[in-house]
Amino acid sequence: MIVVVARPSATRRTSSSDEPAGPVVAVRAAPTSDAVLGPERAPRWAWADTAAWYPRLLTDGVRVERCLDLRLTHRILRASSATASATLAAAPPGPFDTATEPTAPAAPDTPAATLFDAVDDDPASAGHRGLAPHPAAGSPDEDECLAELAAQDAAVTGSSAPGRLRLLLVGESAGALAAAEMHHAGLPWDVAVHDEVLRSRLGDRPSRGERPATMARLAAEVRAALDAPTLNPDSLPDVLRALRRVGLAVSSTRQWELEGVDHPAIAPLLAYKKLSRLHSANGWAWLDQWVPDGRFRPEYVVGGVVTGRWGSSGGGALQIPRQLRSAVRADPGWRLVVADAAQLEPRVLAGLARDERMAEAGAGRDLYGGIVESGVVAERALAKVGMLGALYGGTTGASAAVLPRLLQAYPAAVGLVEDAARAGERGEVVSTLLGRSSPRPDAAWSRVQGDALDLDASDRAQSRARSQTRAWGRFTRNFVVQGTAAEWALCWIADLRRRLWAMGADAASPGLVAPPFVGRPHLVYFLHDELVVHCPAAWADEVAVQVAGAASAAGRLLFGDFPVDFPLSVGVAESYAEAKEHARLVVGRPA
DNA sequence: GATTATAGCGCG
DNA sequence: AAAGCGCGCTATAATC
Repeated sequence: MIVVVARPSATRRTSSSDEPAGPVVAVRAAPTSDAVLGPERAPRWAWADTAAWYPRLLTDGVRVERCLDLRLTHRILRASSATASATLAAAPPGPFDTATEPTAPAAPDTPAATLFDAVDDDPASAGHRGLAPHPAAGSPDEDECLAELAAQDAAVTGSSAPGRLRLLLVGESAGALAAAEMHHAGLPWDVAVHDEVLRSRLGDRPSRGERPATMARLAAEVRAALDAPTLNPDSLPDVLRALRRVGLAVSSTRQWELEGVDHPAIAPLLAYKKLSRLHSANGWAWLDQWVPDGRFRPEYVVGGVVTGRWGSSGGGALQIPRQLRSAVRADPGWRLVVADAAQLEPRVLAGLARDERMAEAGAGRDLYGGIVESGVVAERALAKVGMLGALYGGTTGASAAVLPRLLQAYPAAVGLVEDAARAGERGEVVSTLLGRSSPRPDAAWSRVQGDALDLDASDRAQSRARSQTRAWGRFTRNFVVQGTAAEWALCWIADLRRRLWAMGADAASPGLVAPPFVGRPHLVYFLHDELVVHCPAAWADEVAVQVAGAASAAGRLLFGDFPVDFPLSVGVAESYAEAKEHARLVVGRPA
């Protein structure tokens, strides 16, 4: 059964005095659940937008077991090749096509500026704000949600791969729940450790607008070495001019280019840039803004990347620098279980292409090592760079040099990404295993292609078109693998989320964790192929088992009986840094 | 003065 | 050695 949660429709509002005094919520059992999702044991909540409904529920200590996020699923079904002939795909833009409200990266010190605070369109219910969950004005109402559910139901049922699409839709929706829960719980962050890292590298915290002592010293060294007393090391053109003036033939100030240059100014300049990055991106200002209470709470943007990966907003959650991993620390008496999927994308490719030799190379072991043992290439580093080149479309250097050997050894896998590249070059749409489809190239792309076909097209126009063609091919090549890997990760996190809840609560270890997760192991961080669970210390080993089990289950969900392993590198420790350091390869069992 | 664009670097 | 995919964020430059 599906329970639709929405604003009441106008047809239910006979008069403004009928407006419910409490929650502005309408609930109705939808008639067609089994066709969309298959038979289920428990109700599934369907709502327009998890990000609009769920945070307030969590604040009230309520956890939702499963849902359908109609906006996210709508977006998938609108674009999918598998549902291209459905009414849903052809319909004009409706209430589910409007972009999710621009999630103003609301810093925690301004917690009010979120979806819930949009002014309600009905003055009669304006006074309910703060009393109960309710969506922003303009959010789809009950009738619209029911109609949407029926349209999605029809689209999936009439599609070329209903089972896979169903899995994708429930996975995406479960991801939305996990994302909201991680934001709610927050990543435990030790401000004192972070401060110590900053002080050891930068010196004491400077007053606003001042350079930290170490950076000031390095800037002076650079100025002296370049004989440029007024040089601003933060200005790229300024730095480039100064380098050229002392006779250095550099074309940019990129780190890798400068590293090859022999001059006394280079070392302090690179050191300055490194520290400057730390200070501006993750310095004291960042700490003040994003970790006010010992928790880092980024906003995860589910489906925020074309491939289905998540984006994030606020605080740069996808770029926590290695240097600061020691600041991510479990609460007293708790542990962090850190897991990342080893060589996820090549394994996903092996499953996608049903390439048994490649799957075998990764069976229960490091996949790159397995490629070497099979005699395909001589060194692990070559296997790695070659695989990455195949996934990204590398055309130069060592990567391109080993590609023929990989193609010979793994024709199914390498052939699949080559085909995806060719399709993209023709301007066609490609899709992931579960049916998420790539966008079409935009009008500008087609125009450039058209221009190159003119009889009097210039060489320049033709080469522009060729390079653009190849670029789109590299995108579609990577799309099928990155996108299917994202689907694996959704299944992984969804299954783990269930397992963790099923473990229950450790009454002896309440920790500093907010309801509904008091005493319970819970997800606190997710990054493409890596996740972190925060749990009572005594439960850490069991959590590690469940994390690996969920990875194995995810492999089964996507690839059935095809024998491809998804081993994890798992570490348990008080800090993220230590956990990474002590990580070991684990292969889980699905049951 | 407020905006948009770019370079550069962090992460997978 | 430093390109081949996907992001977010910052400071500065460029543009209105």
